[in-house]
Order: sequence, then C-alpha cells, then structure tokens
Amino acid sequence: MTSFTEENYLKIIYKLSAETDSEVSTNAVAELTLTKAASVSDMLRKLSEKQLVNYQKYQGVRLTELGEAVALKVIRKHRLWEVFLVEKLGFNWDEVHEIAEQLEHIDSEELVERLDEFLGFPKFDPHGDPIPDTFGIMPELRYQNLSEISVGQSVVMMGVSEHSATFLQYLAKMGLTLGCHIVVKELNDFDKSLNVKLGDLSNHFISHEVAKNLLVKSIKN
Amino acid sequence: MTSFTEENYLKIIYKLSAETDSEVSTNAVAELTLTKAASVSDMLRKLSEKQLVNYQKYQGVRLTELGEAVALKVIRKHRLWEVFLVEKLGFNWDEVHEIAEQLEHIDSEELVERLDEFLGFPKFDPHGDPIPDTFGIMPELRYQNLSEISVGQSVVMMGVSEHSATFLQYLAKMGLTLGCHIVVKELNDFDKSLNVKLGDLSNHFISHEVAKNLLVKSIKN
DNA sequence: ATATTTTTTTAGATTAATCTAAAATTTAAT
DNA sequence: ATTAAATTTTAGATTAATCTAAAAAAATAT
Repeated sequence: MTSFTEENYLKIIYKLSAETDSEVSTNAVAELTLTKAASVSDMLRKLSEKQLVNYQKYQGVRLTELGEAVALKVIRKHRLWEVFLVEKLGFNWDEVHEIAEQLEHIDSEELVERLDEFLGFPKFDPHGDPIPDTFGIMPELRYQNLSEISVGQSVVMMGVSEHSATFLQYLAKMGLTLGCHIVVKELNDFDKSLNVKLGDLSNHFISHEVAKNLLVKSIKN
Repeated sequence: MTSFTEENYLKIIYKLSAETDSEVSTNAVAELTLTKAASVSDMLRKLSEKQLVNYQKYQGVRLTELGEAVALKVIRKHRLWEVFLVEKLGFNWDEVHEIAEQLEHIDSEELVERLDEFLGFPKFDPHGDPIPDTFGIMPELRYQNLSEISVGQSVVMMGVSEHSATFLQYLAKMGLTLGCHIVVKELNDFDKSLNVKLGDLSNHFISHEVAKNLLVKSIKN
C-alpha cells in the first residue's frame, strides 16, 4: 500500500520528470511538496526500498515502472474528479484543484471505473490535461506555448500549464477558455508581450509570462 | 481542524451516545475504532482539550455541542456520498460503506452543498438512515424493529440497523429492500423466528437476529 | 587545482497515533 | 465491607512524517 504522502511524492516526481526528462533533484521535490530537503531524502530512501523509485544518493531520483503506474493512477483520479466537479457540480475551473487533491487519494478501483463511465469516459480534464486510461496510458500532446506563436498566426487554446486559481480566474475574465480562437496581432519586442484578438473579436494584451502558460494548437489553413 | 482520526472517534462516540443515551465507555469506543483502550484514553484526553468532548477520567465520555456538530457533518457527508454512489454510479447498497468511510473526510463545505443539490436534497441514504441537513438537523425517526411486530400486522421496511455487506446482500437476495411490504404470518415461539409474506407474495423465514436489525413502520389501516 | 558555494544527506528531535505492560480506579460479588 | 474482577489510565516504546543543525558530497569559480 502507498500512503497519502507517498502518493503525493510520486505524483510530484512524475510531474518533474515529465518536464525535465531526466533525474529529479531533491530540492525540486522539496519545493513542490512544501517540505525540506532533509525530509525528501528520507522519503526517497523509503520509496526506493519499496521499489517505487530508483534513487542513488546525491544523484537524483526517477520513478520505476511501478512508481509511474501508481503516479498515473493518482493523476487519473485527480483529473476525473476535476471533470466531475466542473461538469456535474458546476464548479469553475479555478475552484477544483484543492478538492481534487483530496479526492485523488480515495482508494477504490471500482469507484474510479464507474466514475469514468458516469462522466462519459472524458479524455481531458477542465484545464485541458489528458486523462490517463485504466492502464495508465495517456497521449502525449505536443502543443505549443502561445509565446512561441508568430504574428498573424491563428491558434486554438488547448490547455494551461499553470493551475493556480488566480491565473485561471484572470484567463476566464479575459474570455480565454479552452477551445477559444486566438489570433496573434502584434508582438512587442521589448518585453515579448502580445496583442491578440479572440474568437469573439475582443482584443487583449497578454504578457509573455501569461503566454508561456497557455497551450495552443495551430489552425491548419 | 479535526484530523481524519479525530473525526472517526467523534462519529463513533456519536453513534454510541445515540444508542445508549448516556456516557460512552472507553472500551466501547475501542471496540468500534478497532484500537486498544489505552489508545482511546489518550485520544479522549486530546479531544477533551479541544473542547470536542466532555471527559472525566474513568467516567466515560460525551460529545460537546461542538463535537456533535463535527460528528453530524461527517455523518451528513457519509450519507450523501452513499446516495451518490448508489443513485449515480449504480453501486449496490452493500458496496458503498467502505468507500463512503473515505469520502466522508473530504474537507469542503462548498462540495457538500453542491453534492446535496446535485442529488436533489435526499432525506435518506440507501440504508434508510436520515441525512442531517446543513445545520446538522436530522429527524429522529422512531421506527420499530421487525422483531417487535405481532402476527397479522403489515409493515413497510424503512431501514436497517446493521450495515455489513453480508447482511445487506442476504436481505437483497431475499427481496427485502427499502419500501417493501411485509406481513408477519407466524411467530415461532422457541426461537422467535418469523414467517413473513412480502409484497411480491413470496414467503420467507426470518431469524430473530435478522428481524432485530430490520426497521419497519406499521401500515395504518 | 584548490577554494568556495550549493546541494544533499545524516544525526538527533518532535508530533500524532498507536501499542504492551503495569498501575490505578471502579464495579461486582461474596 | 472486603475482596475479586473488570475497566481504565499511565508509563514507556514504536512508526510515519516532519523539522533543524551539522556533516558530506558535488558543482562552480577563481
């Protein structure tokens, strides 16, 4: 069995591995778990004993296949519950993360499968993140950041890579929701900020910081 | 804040208090929490410091108003989630207890209220137990046990006072579900077992042990 | 190549929840 | 009203997860 705490470590190691595609450092894990490096060292030793990670002192950590399977199950549950909260209970996309952080640790395979079915086997969560299937398989979607798009291009918003409530609220207020069309009108060289026109024809100023966290797909002409 | 563990203690003290309507003994709590009396003593001291229970050494324990409010919130969540699992996800009534034991500790007022609304503000859970409202108010329903019903009487099944999966499966197999009509045909004096006829006209033998755990309401003629 | 800085690990404590064994208190029985 | 039995509490350990401070290792800079 994996504890609530162990699951959180695995989830975070998974996330960091996916970003960097190499060994994950103790400090990086400490930052996301909101603990100290000393605590992480302890936990990595323990996860290593349980065959959930490959860990060599001072050399960083990687998930084993087993560890990755556990992490993907937690991520699957997190994302399915987020869909439930938004689609069925009417929460906004900026309100569901904290609750899903709790629900993701509920332990019942049967529950997950029935929830999946109840929701109509969704493929993406309310932030556009893909939902792993029962076998932990999740399509790797290679979207671009809005910050990489050149002037004149049209794109569709497919996801966000930052999930804080303030960020999500800011986007919603601007009308930036999943699926919306964006045309890059101007790129301001000095700070890389953008002027964009949305599908509803409204114009907006988007900072580079924000643009980096918007995942988009080019529209094929 | 109350921990997962503290909430379980409060819930169990609530249950035992409701049954006996007097101070609850350390041993009784130990039995239901599946811990030892020594552990319970420790926890009672701690809950007492937090003003959640009134506790005098060697004299048993009672919930304070605060403690009762917390217990009722947990019970509300447990029963609402059970309704969700049965009504929305299609679980049987004997499959939901363990899962609800986990879900009842999810901490979000907003979630509970929205879930309640989503379910249509149910008044009873799948076992016939009443669901406390937002304010912790729960009608006290004075049903009779089937074991107290005399020969010739007609009753409707309103609930069960035993929630184990085996018991619930046994009832379901016999056709004893909430709302079903029962006529007591015979009382066998030597073991107090009953012969009954159900609404579907099937006849059944019911042991005293089972009859004691069936909550019924007389039909007014 | 050595010294300095940064990162990581170890050592030793702390907190929550539990346990066993022993002591204290209450209840029951003669 | 004692004594015996049952219940409850305390004392002292244990486990999981965390911490701070110090030591060790790795990375960086001169």
